[in-house]
Amino acid sequence: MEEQLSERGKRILEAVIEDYIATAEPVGSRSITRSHALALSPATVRNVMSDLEEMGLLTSPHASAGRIPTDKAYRLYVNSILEAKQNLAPGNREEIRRRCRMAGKDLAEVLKDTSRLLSTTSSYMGVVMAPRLAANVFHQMEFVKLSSRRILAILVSQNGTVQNRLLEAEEEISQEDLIRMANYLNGMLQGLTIAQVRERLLAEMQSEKVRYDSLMARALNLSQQTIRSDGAEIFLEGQANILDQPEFSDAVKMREIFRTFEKKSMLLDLLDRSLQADGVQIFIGAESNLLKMEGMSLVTSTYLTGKDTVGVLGVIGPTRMGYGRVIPIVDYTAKLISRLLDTE
Amino acid sequence: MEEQLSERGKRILEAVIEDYIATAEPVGSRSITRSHALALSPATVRNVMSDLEEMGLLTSPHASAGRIPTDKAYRLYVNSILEAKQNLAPGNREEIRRRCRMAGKDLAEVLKDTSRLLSTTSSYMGVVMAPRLAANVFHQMEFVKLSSRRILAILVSQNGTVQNRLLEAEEEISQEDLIRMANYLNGMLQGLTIAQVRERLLAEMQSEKVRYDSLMARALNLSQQTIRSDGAEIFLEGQANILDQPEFSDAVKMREIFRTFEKKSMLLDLLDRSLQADGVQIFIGAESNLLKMEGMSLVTSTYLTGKDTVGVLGVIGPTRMGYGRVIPIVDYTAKLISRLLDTE
DNA sequence: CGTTAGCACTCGAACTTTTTGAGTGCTAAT
DNA sequence: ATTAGCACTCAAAAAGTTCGAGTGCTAACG
Repeated sequence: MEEQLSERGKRILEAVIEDYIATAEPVGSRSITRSHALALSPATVRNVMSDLEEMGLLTSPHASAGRIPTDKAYRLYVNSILEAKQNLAPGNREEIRRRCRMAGKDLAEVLKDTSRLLSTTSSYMGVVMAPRLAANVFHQMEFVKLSSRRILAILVSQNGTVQNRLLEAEEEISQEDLIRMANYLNGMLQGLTIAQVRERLLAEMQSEKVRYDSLMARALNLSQQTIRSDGAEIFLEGQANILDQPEFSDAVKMREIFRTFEKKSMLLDLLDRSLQADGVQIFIGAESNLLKMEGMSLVTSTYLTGKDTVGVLGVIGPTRMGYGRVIPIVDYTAKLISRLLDTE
Repeated sequence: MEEQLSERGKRILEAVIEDYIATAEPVGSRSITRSHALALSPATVRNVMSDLEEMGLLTSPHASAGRIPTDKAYRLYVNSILEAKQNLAPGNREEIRRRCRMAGKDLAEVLKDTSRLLSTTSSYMGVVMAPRLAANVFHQMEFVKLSSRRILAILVSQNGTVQNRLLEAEEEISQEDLIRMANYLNGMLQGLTIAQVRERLLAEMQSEKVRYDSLMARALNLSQQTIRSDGAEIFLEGQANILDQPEFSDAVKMREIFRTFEKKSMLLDLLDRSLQADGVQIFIGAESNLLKMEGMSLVTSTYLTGKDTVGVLGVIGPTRMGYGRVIPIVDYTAKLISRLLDTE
């Protein structure tokens, strides 16, 4: 099983993968010798393929069909591509550059557009996860009185993230008091990360002086409500694209996929994992230990919106996807977006 | 063609529609007499159905299958339901009430959740369109300096809508100046609708005094950039639900539907149209003059987030949908959301 | 010894044929 | 006016055929 792969074996494996990527059909010994000039007869190729199957790199769906690469094979293939430093098709570079604009939009919109950009250039699904709120740097907070009891809280982070919440106050608070509260908080929380802000608020609420100042107490209370949740935002675009993939033409499979992506939790796990390392990362099929990702792969990269605020973007497609084309797209987009958004 | 429909004809038509709604299969004379106690023989029913076909209310996909109601038939059916004032299943009422919460979310989130709510209770797609920005009432505007040239503009409407934009200033502006600009604008624009704000800004920019006050000029410029676009926000949830509908199990049709909804323009047209009247409205299949809606229907109602700021929400499903169930869901949700969001 | 030609065999996909049964329209009887 | 009876239709399901790409194995070849 663990024997070394010969140069010839490698060549043939690559041929199988590439043909399979192109056609989505099991590939046979014959067609390989035709499409790839290997100077070998089908019979020889057959022998080699048989070896590859032994090694767990190929499988046949049934006895008299061609063979299909396994996840393990894709992994091998992808690693060799990554080493080879593929570069971006000039047309794509042009398109990405042109469509990456941020002026006049809000951050969420930029990220959503980026996701759509990834989806159209790759022709698979685009996905962008905003940096976790906890990592953002507090910039300022604002309370706006909408009606007697209804208050709109606005939280601005240094990278341009704006969170806002409708709050229901227990008793009426005047607009002047709201401004005073905001000033107090802004002074106290300047430059902290949201995670630190949370701690700080908690600490502050337990401190002595708050007991004697009900305004401060209320300020802390409101701000804590504002900052509470941290549901990571995920922008998933181009879902319709995967409908074009022949391997999902089966209605049942398709339904499962859509259901899976509808609750974004599993996607979240996966993207969170890619936050750990930087640079392009690739998750192939069931490798990710996440069932339901069977038959699908994910190419991600991290991007920055500030010193330590890092998000993830990428492309989701069938395991049988054009990695050579997709990887540079993801890589370049991540870099461009970072340059655009980085507030340094 | 235009002859009157007999009472008996009406009963039978209803039976056909209800059976078809339940099974999605063409219904024959036989099965009707079995499922609906009509005290008529299949042969009689056949004759009536033949008449109904003549009148353009039924069609048969082919000679030896049952019959299917036409859009015209659904229209008739739906009108009679609307008159009959169907009421909401108690379970649904309970669920909607429970899930309609707004405290601690922002407005966009509330609307998105509502869309999801509509989708799960109806088991079709939920759709919510936020009130057009132009109709919102200006509440206040804020400029936050993110970095030397980068400014975040925040626009708050009276109903809690928050718009924000990243702006690139031509030259550096101090935070103090930004505050002064905001004060100036807030004073000027208080209580106007966004549409009026637009006019006002334009008028102001052409007035004499601005020429001598570059700060004011810049303020007007920034605010105009903030307020420029008016892309209506649409929240479409539960797309996966329509995958369960047997009439869309065909992969090609499904793809078309998804593509159609991906660019939301056509949906926008349709929803805009339902802004005109209030109360529950129903668009059936190709009635809407929008191709691609073939086989689909839309049940909408308007909701309020303030005096004149009206949005639309509803359910999109197959023409063959459970109107009797869906109509009250849409109606009740719209009323509840209005009560929740109305700032009066 | 690695490579290749040859050949029997496998098995899903595609096409044809047959069967089945729900449904229709018409006619004649009630 | 309603209905029972009957011949007819036609899509869908089932069963049967054909086809061909692909395999594994063996024996010959350089």
